[in-house]
This record gives sequence, C-alpha cells and structure tokens, in this order.
Amino acid sequence: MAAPSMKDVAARAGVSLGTVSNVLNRPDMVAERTRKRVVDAIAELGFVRNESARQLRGGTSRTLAYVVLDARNPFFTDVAAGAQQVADAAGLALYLCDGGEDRARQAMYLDLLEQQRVEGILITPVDADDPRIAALAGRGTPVVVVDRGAGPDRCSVSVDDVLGGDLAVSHLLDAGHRRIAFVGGPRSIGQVADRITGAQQALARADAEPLTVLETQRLDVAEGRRAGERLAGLPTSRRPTAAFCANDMLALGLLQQAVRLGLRVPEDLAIVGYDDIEFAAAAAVPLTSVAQPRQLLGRTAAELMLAEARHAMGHVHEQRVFEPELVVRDSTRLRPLGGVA
Amino acid sequence: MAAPSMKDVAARAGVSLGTVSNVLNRPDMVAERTRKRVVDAIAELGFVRNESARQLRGGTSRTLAYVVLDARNPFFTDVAAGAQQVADAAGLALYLCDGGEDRARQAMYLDLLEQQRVEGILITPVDADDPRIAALAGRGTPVVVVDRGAGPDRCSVSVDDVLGGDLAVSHLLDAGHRRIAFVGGPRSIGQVADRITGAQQALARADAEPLTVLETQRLDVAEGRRAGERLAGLPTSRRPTAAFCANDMLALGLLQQAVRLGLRVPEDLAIVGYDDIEFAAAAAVPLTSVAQPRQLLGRTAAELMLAEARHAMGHVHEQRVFEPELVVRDSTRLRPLGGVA
DNA sequence: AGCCCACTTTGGAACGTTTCACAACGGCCC
DNA sequence: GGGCCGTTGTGAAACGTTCCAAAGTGGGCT
Repeated sequence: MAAPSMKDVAARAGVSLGTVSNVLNRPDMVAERTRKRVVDAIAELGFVRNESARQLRGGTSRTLAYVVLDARNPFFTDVAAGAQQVADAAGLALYLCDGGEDRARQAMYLDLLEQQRVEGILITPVDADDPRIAALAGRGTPVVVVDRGAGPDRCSVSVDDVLGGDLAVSHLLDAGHRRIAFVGGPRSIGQVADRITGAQQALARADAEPLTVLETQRLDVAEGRRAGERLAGLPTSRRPTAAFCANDMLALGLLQQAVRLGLRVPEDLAIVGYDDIEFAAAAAVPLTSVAQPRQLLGRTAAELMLAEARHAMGHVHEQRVFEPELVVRDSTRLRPLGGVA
Repeated sequence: MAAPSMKDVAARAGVSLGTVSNVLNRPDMVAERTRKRVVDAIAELGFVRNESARQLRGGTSRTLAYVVLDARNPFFTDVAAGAQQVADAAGLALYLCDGGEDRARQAMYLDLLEQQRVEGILITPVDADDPRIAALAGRGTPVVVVDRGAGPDRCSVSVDDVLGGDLAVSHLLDAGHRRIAFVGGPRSIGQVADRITGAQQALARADAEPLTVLETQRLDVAEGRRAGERLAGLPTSRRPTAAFCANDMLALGLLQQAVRLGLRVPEDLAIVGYDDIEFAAAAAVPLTSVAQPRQLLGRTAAELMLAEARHAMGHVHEQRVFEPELVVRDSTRLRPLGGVA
C-alpha cells in the first residue's frame, strides 16, 4: 500500500538498486533487455520518484518561487508571466506564492522556501527592509527583489517610482489641476512612499496646494471604492479636482464609485492610475496610467536570479532600474463635450 | 561553507543530535539550560532545517498546490484566494502553478508535484480527461478538479456551465436579439464546450438563427480584440447583434475593440461575459456577465482536498455543483438615449 | 546506604535516493 | 589457455532528518 520505492522496483525486475538508478539517470549504460525489464516494473508498480530523497542526496531542487505582494493584482501576474518564460527555458518550475499584502504570510513562505532549498526566490516584499530577506540572502539563497530597489548586497529590478509619481502629477498640473489627491497605502509599502515622494516633488515645482493623501489599508478595488466615497462626500469647494492612485486597482475602484455617485470623469475628477494593467484601457473611462515594463521586469528578475545561482561565488549584484512611461487616456483628457461617435 | 546541519548544531552546543531534534520538535522535554545552548548554536550558525530530509523521514509535506488554467485571469486568482483561506487555517502552504493554458506545462507541474509528495492538488485542467490526472489520483495523491465536473472517482467543484450559457443567451433572446455570436475557444476546453451547449439549448427553444461561433485560440483580452475586429468587419446585415463570450477577458477585449471601431455597445452590439470578474463592473460599458461563486469554489475545493487527505481510506468523492447567476449591466441594457448624469 | 522514579539525554536505525569503486562476465588475441 | 578489455551490474556509503528504546542523573524515601 505504501508508495513503491526503487527497492521495490529492483526486486520486481530482479536487479539491484543501483541498476534501477542507472535506468533512471543514465539509461544508455544499461543493456537494452535489463532496461526494458526495469521500465516495465516501474510501470506495473506505478513507481514515482521521491523528489525529497533525490534532493537530499543531490542537493538541488530545480525549482524557484516568486513571492508576490498580491496575486489578485494583474500587474504581478504579468511580472510572473515574464519570469515564467525564463524559468521554462531554463527547465525550472516556478511556484507563485501569494503574500496577500500580509507580512506574516510572506514570512511564512520565505521560511518554507528556504527550508525547501529552492534554487532562488523572487520577491516583491511587503516590507523591503524585512531582516528575513537579508538573512536569507546571507545564508546563500539567491534573492532578487522585484519592483523595489535594493541595496548593493542584493539584486533587484525596479522601476523608478519617484519619477513615476512625478510624471503622473506633472501631467495633472499641466492639465490645470491645482488641488490633487493621492490615493494609496499603507505608506510602509515602498512603492507607495516613492510615488508620493514623486508627486510631491512635482507639486513643489508648481504653485499648487499640498498633496491631500487619502491613505488606504490595501491596494485593491474595494479600497478604491471607499476612497471614491470619501472624495465624493467632500464639498465641491474642498474636493480635489484630480486623484493620483498608487495603482490601477485603486483607480478602477475610485473611478467606478465616483461615477456611481454622480461625479463626471474627468470633468469633476481626473484620475491617474499606476501599472497600466490590461484592464485600465478597457475601463468605463479609459484610464490614464503610469506604465511599467511588467514582463521585462519578470524576465530580468529571473535572469539575475539564475546568474546568481549559477555563479555562486564571484557574483556581482545588480540593481536594474527601468523607466516608467505615462500613458494618457480619457480619464485625464478634457474632450469636446457630447462626443459619442 | 556548506549549509550547517543539525549535526553541526549539536557539535557546537555540545549535545547529541537527538537533543537538537528534541529542541526543535518537543522543546519542553529538554531542560531549559540545554535548550538555550542549542537555540544559541542554531542562531550562531544560521542553521535552517532541511525540509527534504524531514519529509523523507516523516513522509508529509504540509504543502498543497493549485494548478491554474491561466494565472492572468482574475477569476482563477480569486478562486485561489478562497483556497488560500482554507490552507492558511489548516497551516498548509499553497503554491500557485500557472498552466498558461498549455498542456505540456500543466503536465510538467503535475509530475513535479507528485514527485514532491504534496498533500494534494487542486487543478483546473486544460483537458479534463488527461490520463495523468486519473493516474495521479489512482496512486493516492488527493486531487480535486476545480471549475469542471468530474466522474465519480474524483472530487470536483464546479458551476453548471450549461446553465450559465443558457442564462446568458436566454437573456439576449429576451432582449430581442436573434443573431447571436459565441466568442471563445478552443473548444477542447470543457468550460467552453459546455457554455456553447447551454447557448444552443437556449436558442433551440427560441426562433432564432443558429449560433455563430467565433473560435479563439486562447481566452484572453488580446483574442477578444481580435474577435472584435472580425465582428466589426462584417456587413451590418450579417453581423450578429449580440455576442456571448466564454469569459470576461474576451468580453473586455471585444468591448474595447468594438468601441474603438465605432460600434456602440449595446445598441450595435450587446455583450455578455462570463465569470463576473471584478473588472467587469468597471468596464467602459459595465459588462453583463454570468457570475460564479469564485471564492466559495476555491474554499470548497480546498476543503474537499483536506477531507480526502485526512481520511485517506473510506473517503467518498463528492462532486459539488454550484449555480451561476446572471448579473445584468449596461452592456446588454438598452437605455434611454443621452443619459449622462 | 540503597532504591525507585521522574526527568533528560543519547545513540542508532530508517526514510529513498545517487554515486562510486569494484565485481562479474564474456570475448578476443596472442 | 591465460591475460586483457569493455561492457554491465552490484553493494555500500552518504545526504539530514525523526523517532524510539535505552542509558544516565539526581532527588527523595525508607
């Protein structure tokens, strides 16, 4: 009843354990007749290699993982798709682990993955300074931080979020907005903090009111709706005329709720999102957004990880930084009125 | 340089191997002083448990996996979130594996997961009849098929896709449509086939033209756009007045492209999607869609899997079927004209 | 002083592989 | 007919844990 092992296969085929191993690992150094007998025995018994034992002996796992900030955000699954391409090509399996914006769960995954001796870990951390990450790397597991810059003792791939925030808000300023809100949080997430910094930097160059920050608990659609309610509730005189959201999930929620509560977008409220996920272009009002090279991010991250895993010694950590790009759509564009077809 | 093992810890703490094991697994049966010494040694050496060895000895992996049809489809990440809840509660780790609508990749993951002796596998298969799935289950790995019905020798959770297709098309028929297209594919995917069946079943009850099937290669936004082009290219006299899409990704792509090419939705083309993903409600024209209880699906799947894993013997396979629900929004609703604000 | 007991600690077997040095077996050539 | 070789197959060690039976320690009681 217990799962058959190589020993059982050997017994059944009337050969030694070593021979079974040879059939599995160096099939052409065993005579055709024996090979056949062993292969048959394997099939008859339904033998399945025990990866734990292999790994224990051999030391390597052919597996890598991407610990994602939130698997329900399409931005991250797009990044993951990029990493998957590289993993496929290298013959590695990629596991996606959903951190769910939850420190504890992320920590749990990191511990487990290290214990499992994966080849390497890509991670978009809840908290980039989590000492666990440094510890992991220190003990020899290749770690690449994704979508956040890292210090010189780690590889990272990121997009300049300060620049992104600046681009977004500069665009709004150019369009004449002077009272601008930022929607996003918690601030402890690095991307959020950087995007705020960028926004403020743009504001500082202009003659505008200071940034109103609507801090959220999470970066999802529901929180965006909640922000929409908060904004719509303000008296017109105090309501920001534009909102810059920390990501597209928030922006879509905000957009949806704003429209539902009777605000016109962009006339009453202009909206800029971040990430330019596929759904941004298809939104009620197509969403202006700061685009990041998602797949490239994922591919690069996986490549850096592989490089580190292969070279082990003498590996030089790289911090790749890409540039974001503003994609302007209707959510910030004043159109001639009544323009349906 | 090699990763330190329990043996190293034991040496450093001046105790035996067994004691280190006790500290790790039954801390309160070792004296406080010794425990402290061992804990310190662990910290000093940066010892990390080797999960392979543990598993080899102990036999169990505390891990489960969900092999998803396509991780970029928010429907599946929502299902996964449901499964994650249950996994968290049970103290298991959940790995997401992206099948990418690719048979070979899915097969690769199944093999690997079995070799890894995961506690169980949830899977939304590219091909529900893949013999590999039966084989897996036959050898004792608990398998739950998600979003597809299964035979009596397997657990499954699904939503009645035939009914869903019927609901969607009945709704269109009620709205007066007589020339209806189905967008989706490939047909080898069970959900697609069932939804077509449902659609045809509704049509058979009405006096309408047979279903025009626009078969796609994949179920993503890009293919939806392509379908939009195809539809818009048809002469008005032959163009369907309504499209039922196999999922919301397709529907959103179709919607986007149709609007871009000057078709009004729903006046020139009504659209019904499937899954009611979060972005459907936020679309350019809020999307009518067939909703499935996504999280519930995931939770139930994980629970069935756990039940099977725990009971091993005497487990009775269950096939849970849920009912879909039509959510009507603007993409099929003829409104009074000019209805802004 | 001698016993018993409870509490700690120890040593070694076992889990299922891979790897490696070496044995067995023909066959060939001189 | 003996020595050699190449081809196949074998056996045992090792990987890092967990678990268990058994040994060691000391204190309290008689």
